[in-house]
Amino acid sequence: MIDLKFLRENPEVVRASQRGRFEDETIVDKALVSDENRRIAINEFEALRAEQNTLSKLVASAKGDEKTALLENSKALAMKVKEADAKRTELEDATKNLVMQLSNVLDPAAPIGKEEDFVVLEHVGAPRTFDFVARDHVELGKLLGAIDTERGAKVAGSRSYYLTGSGAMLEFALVNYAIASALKAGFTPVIPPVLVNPPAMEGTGFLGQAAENVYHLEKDDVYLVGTSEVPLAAFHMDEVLPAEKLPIRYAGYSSCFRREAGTYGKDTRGIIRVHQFDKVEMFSFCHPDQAIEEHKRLLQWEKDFLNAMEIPYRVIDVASGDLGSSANRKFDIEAWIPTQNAYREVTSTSNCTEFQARRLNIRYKDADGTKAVATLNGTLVAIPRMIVAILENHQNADGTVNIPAALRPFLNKDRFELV
RNA sequence: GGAGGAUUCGCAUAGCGGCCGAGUGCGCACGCUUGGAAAGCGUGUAUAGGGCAACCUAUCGAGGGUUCAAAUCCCUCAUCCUCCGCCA
Repeated sequence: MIDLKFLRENPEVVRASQRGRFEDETIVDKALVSDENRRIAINEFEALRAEQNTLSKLVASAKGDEKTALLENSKALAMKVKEADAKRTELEDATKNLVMQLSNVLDPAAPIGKEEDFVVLEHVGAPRTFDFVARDHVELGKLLGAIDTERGAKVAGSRSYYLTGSGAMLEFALVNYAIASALKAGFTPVIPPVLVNPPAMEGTGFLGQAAENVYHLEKDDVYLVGTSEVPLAAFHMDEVLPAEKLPIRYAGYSSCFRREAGTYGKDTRGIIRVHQFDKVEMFSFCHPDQAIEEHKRLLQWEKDFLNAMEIPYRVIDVASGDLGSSANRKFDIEAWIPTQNAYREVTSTSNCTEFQARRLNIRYKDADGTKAVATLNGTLVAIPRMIVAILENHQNADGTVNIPAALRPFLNKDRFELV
């Protein structure tokens, strides 16, 4: 949720931001009108209530005829208060509904445009040239006994898979390496709930434009999270954090669930796009003044991970039209996938500024008062996509796959062999 | 799943339907005292909204209701604790 005061004082900035996202800018003016009416209603209600409070006190001390007369007045006033209260509540809800529809105000540095208008910030490493015909991860997964998509489909439907043998071991190694690096960087490791209630899901902004990608268990009214960003952000819901403790950083390891509705034709082969996967996610609560710096740090930790996996990649500055509603800027890292002859997204880091914290009511307290914190998130490693990148980039002519040096201590070998 | 009990200011507690936004203790902050510290004494110690401001309004787990008036009465829900059943 954006700040109502900011909206009142800078409506043109918010309009421009909405335009940059290709979202409805008329909400801005609707919200402003609604807010004006809301404040009028608040004044009316509060004036009436103040009168009622005074009258009530008189009733308490009056007696006899005087009391009867006062009670008559109070009764009439009570009706008016009730009406004014209802009107106020209605306008407050209406205003909030409108303001909630506004996305976070874009960082002026974010490139303006649609999905394809991203800006490439840098390339790291060069795509490998093969002196044999490279196999894709599905084929390699089969040869190594690492990935079983056929049985996945048999048991759980499309976009499902088993990680077996080397595949399972590779996940453990990736997670262990990720958590070890996160610990070194000062993160608190967390294993969060993946089943969350509506306030947590709503507060993190996943019930808006992303709602159709979320699994909802109707009978119990709980949601399966699509990322541990949700339980990590909601961890401090309704709390006031001491300013001197910021930034507070968590590394959450969890399964992630995505319906992938509306992606029917996309990435049907392999494990690039699946309904369930495991991920280590970085999450940071920091001082708003520190958010841009913190965002850079998250990106650096993501790059460090890719570097350690010895995978060529590029970093993109995601265009305004492709940002989530909570993010004011987003950097994606795209790994080189040889058999697709393309860079594909493997990690993503977003600066949500105070947008998410305002919804979740997470604040910090310092000498100046109590204000919303900034929240940021970034993928340290999303397992299946990283497995794809490793298998494809480090494959040998015979189908075996070299293990990056950083992972060898966790696997006690330097190559995945054929089964 | 069944039966009881609880939920008040950072923590612990008090609280007859009007004098309770709320007392007390602890904690914390500032001041006094002291050679320094402790103790002692004094003062202060929530959040949000509206208003230029004085100030006003709201909040005693959440939401409804009764009443001129609700922390206090009624209903629903949530969470926690204890006991029973089931269980990885």
